[in-house]
Amino acid sequence: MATIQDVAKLAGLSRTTVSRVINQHPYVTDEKKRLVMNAMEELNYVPNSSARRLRKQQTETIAVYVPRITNPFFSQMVEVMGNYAAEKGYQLILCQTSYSRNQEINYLELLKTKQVDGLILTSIENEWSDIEPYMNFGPIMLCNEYNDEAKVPTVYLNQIEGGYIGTRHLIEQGHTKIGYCSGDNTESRVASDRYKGYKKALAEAGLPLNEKWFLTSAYSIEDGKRIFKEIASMKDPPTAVFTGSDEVAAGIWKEAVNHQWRVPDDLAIIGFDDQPVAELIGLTTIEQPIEEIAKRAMEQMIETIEKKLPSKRKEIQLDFKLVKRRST
Amino acid sequence: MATIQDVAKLAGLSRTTVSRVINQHPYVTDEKKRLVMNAMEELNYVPNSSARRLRKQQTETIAVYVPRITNPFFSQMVEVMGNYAAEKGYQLILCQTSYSRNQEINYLELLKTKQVDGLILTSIENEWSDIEPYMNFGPIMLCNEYNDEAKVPTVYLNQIEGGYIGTRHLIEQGHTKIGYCSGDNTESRVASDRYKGYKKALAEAGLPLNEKWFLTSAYSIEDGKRIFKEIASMKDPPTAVFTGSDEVAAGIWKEAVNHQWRVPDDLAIIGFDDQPVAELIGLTTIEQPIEEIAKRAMEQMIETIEKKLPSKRKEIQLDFKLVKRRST
DNA sequence: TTGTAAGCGTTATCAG
DNA sequence: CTGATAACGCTTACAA
Repeated sequence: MATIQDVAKLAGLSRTTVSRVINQHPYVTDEKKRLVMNAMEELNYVPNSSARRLRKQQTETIAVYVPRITNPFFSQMVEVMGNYAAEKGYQLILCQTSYSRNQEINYLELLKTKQVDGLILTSIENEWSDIEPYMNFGPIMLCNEYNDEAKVPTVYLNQIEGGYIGTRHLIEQGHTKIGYCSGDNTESRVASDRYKGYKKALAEAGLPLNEKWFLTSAYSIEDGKRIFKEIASMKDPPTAVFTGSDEVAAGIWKEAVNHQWRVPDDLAIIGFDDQPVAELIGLTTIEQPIEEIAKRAMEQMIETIEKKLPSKRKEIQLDFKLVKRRST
Repeated sequence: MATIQDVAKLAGLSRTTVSRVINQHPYVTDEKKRLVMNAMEELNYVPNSSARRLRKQQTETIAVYVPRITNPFFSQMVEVMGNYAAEKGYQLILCQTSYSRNQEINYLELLKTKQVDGLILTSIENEWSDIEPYMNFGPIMLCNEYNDEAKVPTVYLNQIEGGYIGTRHLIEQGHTKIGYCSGDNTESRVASDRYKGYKKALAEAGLPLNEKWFLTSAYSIEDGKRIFKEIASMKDPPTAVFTGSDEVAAGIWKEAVNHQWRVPDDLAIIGFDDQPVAELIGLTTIEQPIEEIAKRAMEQMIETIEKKLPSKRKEIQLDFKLVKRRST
């Protein structure tokens, strides 16, 4: 592998001049520039990025944390972020926390060891106080998930609103017995706010909150199937159910149909995210502007890195949209 | 940020000794080791990875190329690869080629500039002769996609078999007019072999090949919908259709139902991949052992890197499975 | 406009 | 078992 030194020698110039050409500095005669260019060409030279990273103390790499890349909500987010980052000359390191606190902490070392210039969290597994210390090593920001204590830029959706409009829709359809499905993450504002929205809609309509209709550990299609069975075995089952993801909703629906229940007559179901599958099966759901939150987050991160902005709270809030289909 | 020098000074030892402790070399007294550990602790020291990369000439990073991360087939592959890589102490850089030749070439520079130790291609957009030169800069391998000219390790499925068993199944169901959907990539052996398998099954059964039933540009749900319309507008439409992905199949089905066609009576549909959506909607499909090809590929790549294996052809072939559901 | 020289933070070599 | 010293390949004051 040719180094900058080799190029310099062949061109009969100094390393400095070569470096200047590479980095498009002014004050290099066209003649010398051509000399350098030719030498680089001849030697098939490419700058070594490790050396450059060490010298410039930056990596042009951004880490994106997601629970699992196979969750379509997150893969869409990563798709947009990856493309936008590439356009701006940055790479993406993908960090899957697998809903694990340890895994999340392990990956945080990337920032500490200067392997990335910054990181974007789309979910949070640990308490913020466990993450905060890492802010000393580089910019961190939130996209989707949010947190009161976090003094970082945050691009998010008001999940109280999300929970509210979904539940409100079910109430408007005449339902009074409305179940609620969610995951188990107790640190998540996304989860807790969505639940708040659900309760708010219920309270407004003077409907009771029934703890038996609160269903947990809901992440996947399989979980949805399990949840349907739980509902079916209840003495006084809900007539409608609010779910935290289209996958869970799809699982419930699938199993309901298997048991000869009619949707929405026997059970109305509302999903969340508006993933492609929702349109396919006709699921009413709540659309999140994924492309936009992803793009806004990546923009913000790159700006933070390039302008070396100090870490501070900055909220960018976007809105949901109800997509009515035949499951309600 | 504390450096190894700071630790050395605080511990009253040399950089070398500190480095030895960090890298778990033998021949360091327990006493000095403790001294070093304490100093590292006190200074909150972490080794700088850029410096290490430069010195060791390796990055512990692997690039994975996919067309789009939102395609569930590829996101599953990346999920498995990412987790396995993390387990082995490697990071993953995600490269989305967006089905673009240029984008693919752009990303190949990563290897050249020594930003990654190796790369795994799950799809190929360019001709192999355009990719081959990059093999001088580090190990490249294939996973899923394959190519005759490529002298690299390849983990793949025999797509002739895939095309064959799907088509054969439709023939066994009594169909004689069988359509075929695929994408447009002319470089892809996955695509051309699958088509060969289709033709082989047809020929074996003495059925004619009708060019009008060859449908192209099929990638997404939307494409599937468009394709259904093409089929519906034919004078002599096929009664069954083989598709290259569950998403396309789902789109065709969705639109068919919208137009009051019955599946499988008016049109039988077979998908490919066995994505979660297939089970959900009851799509007959061909399962690919994604987890296994992904894991085998990553294993192979890490072995290649760590043992500095020379690049050579090595084929690992795995098998398909037909999953019969109600769409056929 | 160009070059010299000093580092960025490690690890490998070699001598002790 | 430990330490001095020389790289790894690049950029950036500073000098000329």
